Amino acid sequence: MKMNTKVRYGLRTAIELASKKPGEDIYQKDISMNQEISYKYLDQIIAGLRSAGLVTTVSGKKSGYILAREPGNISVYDIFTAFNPGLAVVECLSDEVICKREGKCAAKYFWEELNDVVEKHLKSVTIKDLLMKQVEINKQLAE
Amino acid sequence: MKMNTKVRYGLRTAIELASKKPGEDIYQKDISMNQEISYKYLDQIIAGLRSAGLVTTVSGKKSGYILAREPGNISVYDIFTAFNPGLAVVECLSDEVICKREGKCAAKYFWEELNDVVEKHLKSVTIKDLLMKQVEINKQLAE
DNA sequence: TTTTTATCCTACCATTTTTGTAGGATTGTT
DNA sequence: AACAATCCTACAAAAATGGTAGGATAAAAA
Repeated sequence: MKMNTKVRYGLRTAIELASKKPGEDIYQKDISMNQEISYKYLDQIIAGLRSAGLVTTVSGKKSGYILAREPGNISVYDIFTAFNPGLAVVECLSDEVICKREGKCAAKYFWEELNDVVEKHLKSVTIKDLLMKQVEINKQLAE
Repeated sequence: MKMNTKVRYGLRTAIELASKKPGEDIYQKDISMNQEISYKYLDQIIAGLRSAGLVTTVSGKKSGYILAREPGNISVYDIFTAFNPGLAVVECLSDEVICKREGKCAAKYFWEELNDVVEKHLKSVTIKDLLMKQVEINKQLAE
């Protein structure tokens, strides 16, 4: 019942990118340093965000990354699904899986409810929310 | 972000035990058959429930298992913690772990909230609730 | 046009976790 | 003493996790 590092790092990466002001350059190198994530591993994190359409990039020298949508329009659920095929707190909730006990299992109903609760919460918080929280934290630290 | 089989099987085992009427015998063999869980693996499932104080047993011939508390007084969270050291949707929420980013990480606040949401839901549902659901399902199937 | 510096791509792999199996020891009833 | 149940611990295959490695490609700058 744990989030993997890709989702965790992906979330932190998204928050950092959201903090980028227009015209300001943030390179993979910077994110790697600030977030203390291995430069090479970050390759895969960003690739995940990119193929989910959350980040757009420009190649070449003097390029960098940028969020593809407004931070307020990217939920944590978006980040999650960038690194997971879908949310399923137990196997039998996945589309591909068919459980023999389907339809006669009270436990499944519980897991469905839990899945909904988690999904709803992941969808209810955006990168904008978390950036605001981060700004607040930074302010406190500066005092 | 998945529940492991021990928790899942443990939950189903608890529901089955809750369905036991006073004086009625349910053996490991029965649970194994009804729940389609390997008899030997069930050893470990029951051991977990036992060491968490959720199930009491009597050894020897003609013995069997029984819930240690009223089904209404056992939550899914109790089952969960029988098989996990504690609920922590990310590493840095565990007591032992100290993260260098502690106190300056907005992401952590999100994970704390999610952790609370999940914990609250696990605590809000009891074995009694799920047994009632199961009885309802069985009724529907009988029609 | 060559160099530099950034992103992009994909293969591999060590470690850990998961999901069991196996074999027998122990206990209490018959 | 035999039997039928629970109890205990070691082992192991398979899958998932958390990376590392090495270079290919793209565009700006020299």
